[in-house]
Amino acid sequence: MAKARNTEQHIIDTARKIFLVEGRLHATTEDIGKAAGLPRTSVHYYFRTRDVLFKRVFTDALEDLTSKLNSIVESDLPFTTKIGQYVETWLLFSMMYPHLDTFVVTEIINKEYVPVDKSAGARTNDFLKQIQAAMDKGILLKMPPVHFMLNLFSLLRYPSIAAPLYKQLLNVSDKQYQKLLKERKAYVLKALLKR
Amino acid sequence: MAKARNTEQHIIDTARKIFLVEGRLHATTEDIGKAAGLPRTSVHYYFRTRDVLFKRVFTDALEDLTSKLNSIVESDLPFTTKIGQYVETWLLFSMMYPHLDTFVVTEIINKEYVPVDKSAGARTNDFLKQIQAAMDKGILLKMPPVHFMLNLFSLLRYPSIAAPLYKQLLNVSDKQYQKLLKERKAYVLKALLKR
DNA sequence: CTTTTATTTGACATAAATGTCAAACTTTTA
DNA sequence: TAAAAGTTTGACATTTATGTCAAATAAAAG
Repeated sequence: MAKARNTEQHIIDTARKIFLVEGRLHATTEDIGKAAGLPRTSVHYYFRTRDVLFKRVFTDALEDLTSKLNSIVESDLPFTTKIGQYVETWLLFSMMYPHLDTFVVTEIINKEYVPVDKSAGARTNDFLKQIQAAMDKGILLKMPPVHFMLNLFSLLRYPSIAAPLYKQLLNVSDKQYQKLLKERKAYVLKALLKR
Repeated sequence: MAKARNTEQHIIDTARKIFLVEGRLHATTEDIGKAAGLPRTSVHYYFRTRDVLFKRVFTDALEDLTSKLNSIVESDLPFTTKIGQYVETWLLFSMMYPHLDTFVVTEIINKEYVPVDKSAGARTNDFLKQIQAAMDKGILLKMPPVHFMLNLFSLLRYPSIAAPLYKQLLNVSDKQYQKLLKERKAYVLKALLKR
């Protein structure tokens, strides 16, 4: 039974790598099995359907992310510190799972079930209010908070999503591009904060 | 034969809407046929394979975009005007074809043929030099030009790519979100230009 | 108007992916 | 150590998407 848990976890880990890191959202159970060194049927034994595994991987990742972010947003830190931590957490997560929101977008487009929790709307509004307050204090560039939010997430997410394209365009290796992504915190903040 | 051209064009238009506007990159020939009011086999009659149609739609769109952008980048306009036009063109295009680079990224990930022209690398370098020059003149926030470029494309592209997600999160209609996107020019520039 | 050419469409063949089952095998437990 | 429970895997059935073909129809050319 020890090995069983291992096999199950091993399949999840392999699937996570394929779905979220490599972005191969249409990988088959055959692909996943092969990558895990198992026959396709083992994947079905543990998860019955491809879809169960798929959703498991994504809900796990989303939960991991949102719990970390929520504790930052709900904290009493001064806004400048808070936004710094927020950016840092997102950047780390973006590098770990570059295709997380590609997945969410794809699911919404295809009208599938999306594991976005109910309170997301309320938390978004709360976040927008915090942004407005920071603007009133003169910490942030003045603009409608919605645009600030769009700018923030754009700067955080796009370079990870579009990594394959920019690696090719800039003709840099995987390692060099990862290095670029790590440097981004400073430049993301520079584009957002008042100076 | 007049009708033929019409049918062929009608299929392309329908496919473009499905692939690039709705982002349903895995729509089947059946889906496309149905949306065009035709049996699936008509799609095959005109394009033989799904793949031919798929590539046709994307190379057409990419060519349209790059030709417009190149004429702006290669022009002798002062940098501030140039970047303004560039942003405006991209924003329009992003709204027209929100999923254009999702496609390019997906193709690269799946190691498919990508219709990115050979000179893209050279033009990118030229663009980076122009950015450096503008920074030296004090027009732009100082940072490595690569990061400026990543910031620029992030701000331009992400809100269109992730539209389905933010429409849900902000609880706004399609029309309202389109209005937001149109307003973005000012806020994109605000995040990039020195002030 | 009739022959040639182009278009439309249903029927068929093939391929790819999924999911189920049961037999063989391993591990746990009583 | 024998029975029970859990695991692995190949074989089969089903579903979905693709692509081809040929008969029916429509349009163009002679």
